[in-house]
Parts: sequence; structure tokens; C-alpha cells
Amino acid sequence: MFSSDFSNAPDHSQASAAISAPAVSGLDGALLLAHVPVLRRRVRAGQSLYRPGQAFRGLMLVHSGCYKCTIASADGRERIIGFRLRGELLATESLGTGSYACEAIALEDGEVWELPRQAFAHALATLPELATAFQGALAEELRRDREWMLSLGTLNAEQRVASLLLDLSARYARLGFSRSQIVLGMTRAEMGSFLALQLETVTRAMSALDAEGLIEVSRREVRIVDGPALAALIAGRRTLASHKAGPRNSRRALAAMAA
Amino acid sequence: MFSSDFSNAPDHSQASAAISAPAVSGLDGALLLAHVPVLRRRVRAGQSLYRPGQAFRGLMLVHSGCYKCTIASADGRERIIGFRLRGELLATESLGTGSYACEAIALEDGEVWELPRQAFAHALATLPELATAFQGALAEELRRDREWMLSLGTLNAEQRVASLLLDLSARYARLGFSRSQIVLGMTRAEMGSFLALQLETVTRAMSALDAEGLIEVSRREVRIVDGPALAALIAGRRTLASHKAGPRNSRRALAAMAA
DNA sequence: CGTGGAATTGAGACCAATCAAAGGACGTGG
DNA sequence: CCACGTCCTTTGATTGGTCTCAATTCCACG
Repeated sequence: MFSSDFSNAPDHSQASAAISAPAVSGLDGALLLAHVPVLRRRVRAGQSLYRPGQAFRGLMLVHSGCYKCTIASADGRERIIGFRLRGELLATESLGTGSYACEAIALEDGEVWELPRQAFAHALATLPELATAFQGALAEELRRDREWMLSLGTLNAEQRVASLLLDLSARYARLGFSRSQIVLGMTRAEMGSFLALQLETVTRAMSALDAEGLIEVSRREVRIVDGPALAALIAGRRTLASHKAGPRNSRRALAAMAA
Repeated sequence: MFSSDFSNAPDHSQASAAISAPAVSGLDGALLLAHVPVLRRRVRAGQSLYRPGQAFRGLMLVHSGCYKCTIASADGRERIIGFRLRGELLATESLGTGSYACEAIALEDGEVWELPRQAFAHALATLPELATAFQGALAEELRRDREWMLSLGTLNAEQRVASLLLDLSARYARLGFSRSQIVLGMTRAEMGSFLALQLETVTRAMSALDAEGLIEVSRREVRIVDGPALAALIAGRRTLASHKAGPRNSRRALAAMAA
């Protein structure tokens, strides 16, 4: 749990693409890490990796730990827009701007690998395959965001919580952890911030799922008792609103559709 | 309004980067169009540009008209995740996959310029500046999505509608149209689908804004009477929920923050 | 002039927010 | 080792915003 290295300053050791390298989601991790010397940064729970407005140093690749990405408006509204685990990229939305657009905060002690702006740009410019893969990774991130936009707009509280649990379960499973036994790295308030729910509502939803026998909850520990039933609950017709925007302009639309 | 060209088939005329080229958001339009021969496609209101699962032919650049992008889940839930105007890219989220991930439908008669997959990839590979700019455009799209995730999660119905109106107003203004007089290309149901509201709620919100003297509504025509007041309404403390996820683990967090 | 889709408005129900209070878990300090 | 404080979690009671169902009006179009 506790490392003997208490320094928060990144060291310049080049990580080999071998054993300890995480598989980068949507990218060829080996190819990436073979060409970009990463800065390994140990971080403590609660520590901020970067803040809005800070000079953009580069993307960050999660090596261990769970991180929350938050966005804030000028008037003080704030939300968590995602949780990131090992192998996932941070700060992609800040590319092209001179400074970070969001904030990323560690939920647990962990380690991130910083990909220096210059070196990364150079690698992209010289390795077409990497550039293509990286575009794909950005597109995948867009798809993920939009999946959640769909979910948050069409699901009720219980379904949203179920979605988050299944999402975390699947992502932890890909990392080699148990699919059925997960430990939440976040508080109820943080789950709620992401799901656009109040913390009490999150608690109630989890209690309800527990009572229905779909999960077993004990504070941060969650056991997925019946995954398929959870999925069915989400897909079920208990939807809050269908929001079906039907075809437009009847006649003209039908003609156009045929084309 | 009506073009004399009724064919829906794209022709292969290469568009020069000159007069008729829209400024591409986040990209150097001239540079792009000088190196990628676009397929000009006229589309009718209601026509689908691409559907989920269709083979990915390439990105599309809006030349005229307003388009809605919808995402659907396997169980039939569906939502509009964005509206696109002249100069904006479509299908970016489909990059890297072999097929389109969403659906784009024209809300009015218009024209889109298709950027053939191969030619576009080649241009990116040979023009580093373009590749960098394109990454920036993708990042900008991520930021836009997340701004809306924030808004939809923290604003009430009236504020959401106000946000959409201001957003459209600003985007139309950049295209040279009036900032205060806008014509909605979409139905109330489509606005609601995007804003995660029912169409009746959208109507009521607009009526309320009208009654407050902030806008003047007559079906699809909206006059922004008091833009600053609209912005203040959004920023105002009438927020639905603050969702402030405070610092974690008190002591340790504070220590970490100091670093 | 008749028709159908879109927009508007009303009344009631319901889900989640809000306010309130109590019960743990954990680290700290006596 | 235990008492204490703090934060997190849970549960209850109530309010309120939005959904739902329903009816009417408006407008574009044939």
C-alpha cells in the first residue's frame, strides 16, 4: 500500500515497454512507450494531477490507482465527467490548448506516467501507425462520453447506478481483477456527481439493488450478485423517458429516406 | 430554398479552397480542402447522412444546413447528442472503427462535403500541421461534449433551454447571421431529446423565458431580447444541485494539495 | 377548405431533491 | 487502550420539478 518513495516529484527514468507497462486503451502501448520517455509520477489520494489553466505539460497515462476528472463552470457549478483506471489516458481534452481544461484528482495513492508534450508530438509525427491509433483512441473517448450522455438522459437513478457498477466491473475485469467483487474508489457524492444524482439518491439506489438481490453492498465493497439482471434492469422498459425523436416532415422525409 | 439539383448522388467535383469553403472549426479549412478532394452531397430535410453500422466512408464537413446527431442503445433508447452547423465535422466519433457509430440526419435541405477516408488519412500523414490541428479539433469536440454534460447535470429545464438558445445564437453569429434573431431548425421534441427534457417541458421553459421578457418566441422563430440576462439566469444560483465533490481524506488530501 | 403534425397549455402523479438525523468507520490524541 | 472528532453512509419525511396524460390551438400543406 505505502511506497517507500515519498517524493511527489517525477523522476526521469525511462519506462521500458516491458513488464510493468499497462495496455493502453485504444493504443499500442508498447509502440507508444518505446518512443516516448515517460515521467513517472507517484501521487497520493486527494492529490491533483493538473488544474484548469495550468500550462499543458502533456497527456498522462494511468499506471495505477483511480482518478476522477472534473469540469467546472465559471459560476461554480462542477461535475465529475469520468473516472480513469490503469491504461487510460488523462487530459486528452486539453490537447491543442496551451493549458489544461479540466482537473484530475487521485482517489487513491497511485502512479501516472506523463507523456511530455514535445516527445509525444514527435512520436506521432514520425510514426503514422501511432498517429492513426491515437486518433482512434480520441474517437473512442468521444463514443464513451456519448454513451454516458445517452445513459444519463434516459435512465432513472437505479439504472444509472447499475450502469456505473457494471461499467466499473467490466473495466476492472479487463485489468485482471474480479468481475463480481469490486471496491469503489469513490464516495457516494462522487458517484452522484458523475451520475447527476444526489448522494442520498445513490445510496438509496444501491440499497434498493441490494434489497432486490442484484448486488450486495457494504460501504465501498460491492458484490455483483446478478450481472445479467442488472443489465436487464437497465435495458428494461422502466426507462424514464423514451425521447424518441421521430422522422421529420413526414412526406418529404419519407421520400428522402428511400434514397 | 429549393435547389434545381435533385440528385442525391455525390459528384466528384473538387471544391477549391476559395470562396465557398466554410471555415472549419478548429481546423485550417483552406489547408484541408486544398489537399483533400471532397465529395459534395446535397441532402434533403429528413435525410440520413449515415447510419450506425454502415461502412465508414469518411468524415463529413457541413457546408450548409443543420444536422442532428443521434445515438441509440441496443434496447431502443435514443438521444440527440448534438446539432451541427456549417463548418463543423460529422462522424468524428466513428474514426478508427470500420463503420459509423451514430446517425446524422439533416434538419433542413443542405449540403455536406464528404472527406474520403483514404485521401483524408493521406493528408494527415503528409501534413503534420494538419494532423496537429485535427487532434485539436477532436479535443475541442471532447470539451464541448463535457461542457454539455456539465450543463445537463447541473441546470434545470429553463436554464438548459436558455443554454441551447445562447449556444445556437453564438454559433449562428459566427457564421454571419443575426445574433438576436434565430430560427430553430429543430422541433421541440428534438430540443428536448438533446437537453434530456420532454417536449412539453421545453415549450413551458420557452414560454416562461418569454413571459420574463428574456426572449420572444413564435414557433420556430426566437428573438433573444436580453442575452446577458439569459446568461445570468444560467449562472445564477437557481442551480438544481451544486454537486460539489469536496476534497477527500481530509488530512492526507490537504498534505498532498500543498505539494 | 380540410388535414395532420407541431406547439401550447392544463391537471395530476411520480421521482428525485432537499432537509434532517442517526449510525458507522477511521485516524488522532489523550 | 479508549475517547473523541470527522467524514462517510444510511434512512426518514417532505417538497418540488419534471413527466405523463389530455385537450386545444396554430400553421403549413395538399
